[in-house]
Amino acid sequence: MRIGELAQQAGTTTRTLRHYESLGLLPARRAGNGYRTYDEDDLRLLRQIRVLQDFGFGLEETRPFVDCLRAGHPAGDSCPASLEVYRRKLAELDDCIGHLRRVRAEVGAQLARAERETAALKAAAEVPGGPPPLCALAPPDIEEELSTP
Amino acid sequence: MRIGELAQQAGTTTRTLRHYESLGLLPARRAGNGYRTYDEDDLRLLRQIRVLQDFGFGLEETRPFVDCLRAGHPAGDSCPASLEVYRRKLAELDDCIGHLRRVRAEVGAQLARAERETAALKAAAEVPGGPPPLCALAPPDIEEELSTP
DNA sequence: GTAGACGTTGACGTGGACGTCAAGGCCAGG
DNA sequence: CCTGGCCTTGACGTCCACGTCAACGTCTAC
Repeated sequence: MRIGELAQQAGTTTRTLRHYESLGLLPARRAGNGYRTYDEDDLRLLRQIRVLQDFGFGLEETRPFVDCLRAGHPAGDSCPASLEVYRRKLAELDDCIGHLRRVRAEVGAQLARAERETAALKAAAEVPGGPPPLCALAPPDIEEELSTP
Repeated sequence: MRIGELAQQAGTTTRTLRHYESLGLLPARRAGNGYRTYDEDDLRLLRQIRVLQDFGFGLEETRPFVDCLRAGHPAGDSCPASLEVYRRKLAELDDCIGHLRRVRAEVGAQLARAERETAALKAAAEVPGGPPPLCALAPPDIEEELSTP
């Protein structure tokens, strides 16, 4: 199959495939006319790359998986190097999640504080002579409205 | 104060300050010789920016806070625009954390599966004639070791 | 033979927050 | 006067995974 078809099969673009080839990640055979030629194995490699990409792996991090598949192993993660990448990624994810949670807590606290202070300032500004009575004019009119239909 | 001193006070670099100025985020007065001149208020603005940066805010997201401070408000988050940025950031953080947690779970599951399969393959490869007996030779020697000191 | 759909290489653009030169001006101390 | 340390502007480099455009070759169908 040619580059366009492979791209379509994998839900990506030809530019991406050429990019992978430029990195030596997914080299292609060439037909007589210079066109890149791929087979089903390449599709599997590519799918492996895409799955890891969706997980947020960098392209270099997918290399052990690709190499593992090309070495004939049944899965990209059948090799120790791939497992190491998994573990490193888990650690990274934990760090990142922890960091974001701390930030989230801090930002949430700041928002709550700022909202309190804003409310306090508003109240102080709007009420130099005590709070205005609720429904200052409405109640006397209620009977009218209810009794005049 | 000049740019180098401000940078030092805020724990950043002169390049960063010039960058902020190029964005109109932290403009500077100029001395007669063309040198940038800052005061304590600028330091406060800069500290506000840095805090938000540490939270992962983009520079444009810090602008409402800076504008708010420059407008004379006591805090950068005393203005509605700043509160909106807080809220948007909280939503973003929640999305991001949720995403990362899902990815973490998936990667964790993949690692566990791959480790099981690797172990299974090893076992199958190493034991073509059944599992080796545990402590095949050790037990007979125990009495010797215990009785010969 | 020509239009159109594919393919090729090469090279620059994107976004974000700066880093890192380069070439030169300003000012204090010795 | 000269050195050294600060400052100036301008411009290119970084990282990453491609997007986008240009200019051109190849193959098929009409």
